[in-house]
Amino acid sequence: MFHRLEQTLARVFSSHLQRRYGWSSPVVFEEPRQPEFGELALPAAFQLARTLKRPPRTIAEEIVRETGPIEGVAALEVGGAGYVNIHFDRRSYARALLGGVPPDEPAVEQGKIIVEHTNINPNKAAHIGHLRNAVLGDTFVRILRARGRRVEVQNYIDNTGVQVADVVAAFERLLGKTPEQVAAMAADPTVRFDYFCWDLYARISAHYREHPETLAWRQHALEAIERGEGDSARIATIVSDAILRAHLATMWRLDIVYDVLPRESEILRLKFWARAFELLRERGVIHYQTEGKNAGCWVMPAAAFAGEAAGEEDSKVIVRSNGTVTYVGKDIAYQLWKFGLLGRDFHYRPLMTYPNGHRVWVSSETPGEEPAPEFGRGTRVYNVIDSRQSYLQDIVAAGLRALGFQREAENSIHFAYEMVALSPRCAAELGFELDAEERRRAYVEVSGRKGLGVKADELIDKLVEKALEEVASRHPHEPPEQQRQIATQIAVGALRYFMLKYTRNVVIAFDFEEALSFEGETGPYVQYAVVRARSIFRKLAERGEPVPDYAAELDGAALERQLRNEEFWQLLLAASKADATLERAIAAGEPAHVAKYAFQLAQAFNNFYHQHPILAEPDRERKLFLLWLTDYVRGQLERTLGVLGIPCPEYM
RNA sequence: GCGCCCGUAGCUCAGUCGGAUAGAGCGGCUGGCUUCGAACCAGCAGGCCGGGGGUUCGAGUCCCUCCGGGCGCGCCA
Repeated sequence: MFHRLEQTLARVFSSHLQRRYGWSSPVVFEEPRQPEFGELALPAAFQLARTLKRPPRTIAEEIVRETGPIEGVAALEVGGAGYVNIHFDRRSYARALLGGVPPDEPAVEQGKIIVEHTNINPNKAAHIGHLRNAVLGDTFVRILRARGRRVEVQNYIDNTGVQVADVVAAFERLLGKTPEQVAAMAADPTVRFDYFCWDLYARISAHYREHPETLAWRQHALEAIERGEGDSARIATIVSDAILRAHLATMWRLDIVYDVLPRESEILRLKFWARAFELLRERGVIHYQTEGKNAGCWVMPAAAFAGEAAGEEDSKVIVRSNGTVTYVGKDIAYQLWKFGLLGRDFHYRPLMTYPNGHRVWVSSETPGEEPAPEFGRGTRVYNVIDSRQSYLQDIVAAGLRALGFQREAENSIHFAYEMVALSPRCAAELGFELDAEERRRAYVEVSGRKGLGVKADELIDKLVEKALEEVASRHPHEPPEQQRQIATQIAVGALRYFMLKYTRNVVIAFDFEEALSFEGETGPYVQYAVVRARSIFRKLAERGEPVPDYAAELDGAALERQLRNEEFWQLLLAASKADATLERAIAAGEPAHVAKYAFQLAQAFNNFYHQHPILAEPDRERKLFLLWLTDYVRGQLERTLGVLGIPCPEYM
């Protein structure tokens, strides 16, 4: 509602200012610091003062005088040194909310948005760094969808890379396992195969460090996987398939699902790279280097992605002198496919159906029996990737630009975020020896090769156990399986909120104490506000009082009377800003805004809840109004939690 | 050396496009459960917004510079 009125006002003032002063830039409002200054403020007089060479205050007075009455606005007044403060008509605003706001105008853009996230190497269990990626990506998807955008979720699976090869080599060379034995282990429900591989990966990494000559194992495994034949290739398939399923299961615990899983094995077999290479070569984006340090390689000149100052030696190698393609090269091919520009496509087959009925498809070398939905061909692509890869992402976009796909290059968005590291205390708790220098640092980096990290499932398990203690102590008589279900919802709320409360550009120094907190600025705090709101209506029902027909019983005059109370008005207003917040989050690419909003709204509600015993309210009109206000805030909080992927427990 | 990010209360972080008196959580201290559940609420203390210069009617926010910290800069992925 807030968002809609703001847009209307922007149009009104835009046309007025344009007519009167020749104003051409978009009209923007700000939200006044003081509630008594109104709901929106227009600072345009300050800018106009410059060109008109008149004091801003007199211009603001003129705007107030000359702007005719606006529907939904009670008053305009001049504030401060030249603001135009806009006071909403509380009565009509509340009436609109009460009557149910008509559905929003259709999405502002009609193409498909692709969001690629998670992208975990399928060779070991997921850790908290992967969790940040998946939660950020999934939440952004939810935000986009909540605002009417069409979105496809992709999760790229590098099932033929070095990390998988290392685990394959470990199975074969360190453990002497056959494909059958590995398959049996992967199928054995008594072993956590992803945890086993976590340790195994750390083991072979250590082995490589101590016996560098054994690095040849990696090369052999890689080559076998690429040929797709022999025991090594079979083990690679067994491992990557099993680990992929483990990852999907882990993410499902957080209500994170995918539409399609494009795999590196198909990118390889369907020769995506060969096609991209043709394009890059024909259009002169890359050229063959005959001398210098890159002799024998196909390179992209640095001028394409770095500044003018970049020289020949800064060129990026795309094809190595041995004829193999680098990671960036493959990524350019993949990015072209996402926009439907490659001229090649995958085949697909359904991989599995989630308990909620959603199906995830996986790329396939040959046509499947079932016709697949159309994947790819996006108009905008968000790649949720750690900010350490900024440089490479820039090169990918530069590749598209150099190929002449200017628009697609601009719509290739690196949705970058900083890493999740471990606080030194946390690393110590995990049993890792830190040297003096590491202990001094603010954080230590997670390392799969060292086996240093917090596994996603372990963290979720811890959260569930801690929440369960709380639930069991508060509700000892509820059935245990229900207690566990509630505890799980609280755990998910705590974890997702924790990953979202930080903006993307700060490093999270992970600490169990903070992550396991359920008090203060946390997911459970917001969940608790919803539970409290709901309990009012449960109590109402227990007393045999029906939920009132608010729209019939609260007329405009009643709303106006009640909303003279500034506190009520501010709460209603805050709750009506959900959509405006989502739009702001989309524009800024920042899911944290939505998390913050949910917390602040919950905070406002908790305060209100504490001050006003609603069921005991003697005045009938006021009681009706308070019930409606509570119901509206509850609905907005639930919606917002839904967008954050946070469930609302029945009780807690 | 070059590029990107960070520096705001004791700690962890918000701060929209440059706007009115810089916010929250945690921690500390004080107070509040006979009420719709205290996973809550209220109050107090705590700030040269890293330093310096500039632009502007106005700077935590933009520009320059310096300091401190992090991450990149491979024919690894």
